[in-house]
Parts: sequence; structure tokens; C-alpha cells
Amino acid sequence: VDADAFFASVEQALRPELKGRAVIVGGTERGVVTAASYEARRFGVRSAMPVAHARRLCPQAVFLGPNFAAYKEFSRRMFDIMRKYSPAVEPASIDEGYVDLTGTLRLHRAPAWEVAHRILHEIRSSLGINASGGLAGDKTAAKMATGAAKPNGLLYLEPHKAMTLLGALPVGSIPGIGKKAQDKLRRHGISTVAHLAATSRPFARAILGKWGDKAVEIAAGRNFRPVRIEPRESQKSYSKQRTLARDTIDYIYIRRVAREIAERLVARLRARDQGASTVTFSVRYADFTDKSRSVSLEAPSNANADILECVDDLIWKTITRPTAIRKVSVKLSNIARPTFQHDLFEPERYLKCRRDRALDEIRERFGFDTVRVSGGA
DNA sequence: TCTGGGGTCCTAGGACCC
DNA sequence: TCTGGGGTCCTAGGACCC
Repeated sequence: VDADAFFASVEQALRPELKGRAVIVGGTERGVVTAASYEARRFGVRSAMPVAHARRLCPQAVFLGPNFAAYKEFSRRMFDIMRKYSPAVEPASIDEGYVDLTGTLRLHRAPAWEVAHRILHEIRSSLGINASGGLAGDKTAAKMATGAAKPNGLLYLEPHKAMTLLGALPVGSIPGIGKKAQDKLRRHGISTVAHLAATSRPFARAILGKWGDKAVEIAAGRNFRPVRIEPRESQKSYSKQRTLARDTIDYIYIRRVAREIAERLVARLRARDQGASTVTFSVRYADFTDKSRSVSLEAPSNANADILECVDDLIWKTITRPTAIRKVSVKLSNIARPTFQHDLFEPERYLKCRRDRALDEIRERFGFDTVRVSGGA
């Protein structure tokens, strides 16, 4: 199950005056389109397209910034509906999930395709947004069928028909095969799903690396991964990036942005009682080349002082060219419980941790900008 | 047309150890 | 003087997804 133009649909559901109008959700003027309603797509607007381009194609569209709190709420309700029809539901993203309908004939006294219909119908009627579905014998085929069913459709791929229908699609419609892999495969004469299905695994491995084997299995419809209902294991990294309002070589400003980003990230770690042992700082230059430098601590930490010190060190190691910077980002990885020896051996460190917690509380109540951590701290 | 933000996973090379 | 093999960890970059 996959919602159609999810973010844009939620906006239209919340504001009826937007129904029937071209709605484009995007970040800023320097950003890209996150979601475009079907009314906007008629003008050629697509997600991932620069907002400036979308504005030229469809100047009459309503352009909105994202409202993630609303999207999360709609997402929660959408998954609740799915779970009413089957206990085995696997969320794949905010607007997309797998529902295992094995055995629903007995449970609902209706064949799976009828149940699928009911799910989509209930999403439409109770949330006011459209969703599409694909019904097939394995998750990948179901996902590909969903794509083919869009918008607002349901496609039932009976196992013996799956290959006939999916085989004709370009290899790029297989999830995990993007533009680069598609180009590589095409250079070897493999352009459709059927071609890939007929490829020997060693040959595919030579082209795609480790991924090749699995890609062939998926193309051939032999990839039967179960619908997983267990929650996903814990998050492996936290990152935050900011595209600046304009390209700059102002080092002081870049450092201030980097530190603010890092502070917000490390506060998230503290809130979850986690620490990171690797800090990565990266920039995108005005010419769109990216550069990053990272460093690992001896033990995972969530102390502002530790992380900010890393960031300060990394900035000058990363920015080596006299070129303006477009985007700044910080990533914290190698996440684990922070290990402290503080109370006994490092009283100063203990005090700093207490201070960080106090900072978090103030910012939680009064906003991030009410307190600033000075540069030398 | 002028290119986001937040994630996951993979690869390749080098350091280091036994 | 010229030279092993295997394993692990770290770093940098890149592909891909929504």
C-alpha cells in the first residue's frame, strides 16, 4: 500500500480549498519538490525537481513548506487502518507499507483482492487521501504492482502472470536499481526486468557487485522475504544538513551553522540516552562537489563539549578549497549507550553533562534560540 | 531547470595485529 | 634481501530510497 502524492494529498485533505488545485510541497526556493499533487503533475512537475523549475512549469500552483507533524499523524492513521485487516503489517516508509493477506479468506470471508480493496477504500473515506495497492505473491512484485497501479488503483498480479507483466518493465523499476545501475546494465544489453531475470548471477555480480545476485532473484520473482512485523532495530545514525540561503566563504558563519546543527543532533541523542562515537562533518561546495571528514572518539558520547570539539577540528580539515560553500552537514554515527566514568574520575565532565541536560530542558520549553553555547565552550 | 533532507548499505584502500 | 596471509577497524565516497 502506498499513498499517492502523500504530502500534497495531506495538505489537500486538511485544506479543502486546495482540492482540485495544483499543490507543490517543497522546502525553500533553493530546494527541490518533495511532493506534487496530480494536478501539478499534469504540468510536468515531479518530485526531486528543483522548486525553481516547478514554478516555471506551473506558476499557478500553491507552493507549501512541509508540515511533518501532520504527515506523521496521517501516516499513523493509515497504518492503523492496515492493521485492522491483518496483524502482519510492515511499514516501509512514512507513506508505504506491506500487508500480509495470507489467510484472510478465512478471517474476512473474502478473497485477498477484496480485502485489499477495502483497505484502500477505508483509507480514502476516512482520511480523505488516495492510496494505491499491489497484490502479489512477494513483496517486491507487490511494490512494483503498486507503482503500476498509481494513481488511486489496485493491481492484482496473479503469480503466473507476474512475469509477463513485470518482465516488460525497465530494470530501473526494480527497487534498489537506480540510474547508475540501470546505465551499467544497459551497456551490457540488459534493459528490462525479463533480461535481468535471464542473466546469470555471476555476470550480474560482475556488473553490480554483491547486489547482482539478489537483483537477479528479485527480477525472476524468487525473492520471498517475509512481511516483518518486528519494529526495526535501532537507528544507526543521526544527521542534519542545511543548505545556506546563499553560497558563502564566511568561515565564522559556517562554523556557527555547523555547531548549531551538531547541538541539535546531540540533544536528540541525550533525549534517547544514546551516544555517538563517530562525528562526520561535510560540505557541498557551490560547484556541487562534496567533501567530508570524520573522526572517532574512544567511547560513545553525547556531551556537547566532546562533539563540538570534533566539529571544530573537522571543519578546517574538510574545507580545503577557496570555493564558496552551499551546504553544511553533520552526522553522528556508531550509536551506542554512552559510557561514563564521570562521577569518580572526571568531575568536570560530570558537571558538563549536567549542564547539557539543563540546556535541553530550557530549549525544550522556551525554544532553541533562547540559549547560546559560546564558541569556546 | 539548477539541483533538499534524512536515512541505509556497499566498496576500496590503508593501518594495524597476529 | 625480499618477502605470506588473514582478520578487523577506520575513513571517504557513492548509490539508492522516500
